[in-house]
Amino acid sequence: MHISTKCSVAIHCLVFIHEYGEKTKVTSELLSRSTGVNAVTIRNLLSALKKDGILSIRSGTGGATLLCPPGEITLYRICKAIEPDFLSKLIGVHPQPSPLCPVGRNIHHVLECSYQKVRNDLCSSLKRITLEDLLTDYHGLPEKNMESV
Amino acid sequence: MHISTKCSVAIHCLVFIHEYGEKTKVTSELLSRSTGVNAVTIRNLLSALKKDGILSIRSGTGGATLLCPPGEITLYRICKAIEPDFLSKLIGVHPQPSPLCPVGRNIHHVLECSYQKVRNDLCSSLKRITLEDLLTDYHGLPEKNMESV
DNA sequence: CCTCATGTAATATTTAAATTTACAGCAATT
DNA sequence: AATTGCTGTAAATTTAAATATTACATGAGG
Repeated sequence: MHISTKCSVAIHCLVFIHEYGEKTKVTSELLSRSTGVNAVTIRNLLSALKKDGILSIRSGTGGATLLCPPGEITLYRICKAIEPDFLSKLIGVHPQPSPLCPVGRNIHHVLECSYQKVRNDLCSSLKRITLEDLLTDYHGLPEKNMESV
Repeated sequence: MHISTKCSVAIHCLVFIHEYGEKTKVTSELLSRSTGVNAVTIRNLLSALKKDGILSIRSGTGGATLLCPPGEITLYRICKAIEPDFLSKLIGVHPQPSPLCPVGRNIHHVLECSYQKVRNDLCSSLKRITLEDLLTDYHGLPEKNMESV
């Protein structure tokens, strides 16, 4: 299974934009420094979130703003926006079982039956958590003065 | 997120051993052909399952046998045996957020709060499915005559 | 029209996963 | 006790995926 770090980076960006997006012009360069992730990767990421309607980006001049109330932005939605088929990639399947063997012929189908249940459960789990929850956790922590980025 | 294909291969092996382990001497070489996965990888995999008490391997002479009733072998147990900290590796986190930025300083903690819930949910989900369920699905399928492997 | 951003393609680098090679150790068979 | 076929495991190589880099066209405000 595998959900990439992109999800974590996206959340980082969304929290940042929510907290500082009004006062500050949040550019990919700024987010790159805050996250420690390459600016091009940030742009691709924000671009995906934008396509899903989660945020808007002022192209040319720079800056990003949330378009949805944080309670409507679930982890599922974020993951889906970044990587549309992340759920099917969640659990890897060996690609070349032998077609001559009865187990080999049928294993993919057998695995899929159960894996589908796991995917559905994970899906529900990810839909239960929203950006709002994460912001609440964030606000509960001390030391949020910004020395720099 | 990421659960490796090893889990699928392990299940393939367990089904095979359950179905043919009595009649046939199931060697790593045989499982390698059936799965399409390298024999050394198979041995490492079976070795991990053995350490967890799921099966026994007749070293020297070859052959493997299940030690547990299939109903007690959950997907969780298999994943855990293969990769003990697969749950914490499930969702990747960007390794170098800026310590100068308030979001950067706190993001790991904030992510962990929510990710822990997701991990727990996935854990329950994986515990709900056993090898017995998979065997039932397998037996429901046609064409289980073994031409070869 | 100059400056600073975004959007995006192409290439290169890094990292992780799986395979290959190699060989020591074990157990049954002769 | 020597041979055979298999396991156990380490080390090196290969492959594949994720991420970063470079480069440049395009957009919008000063």
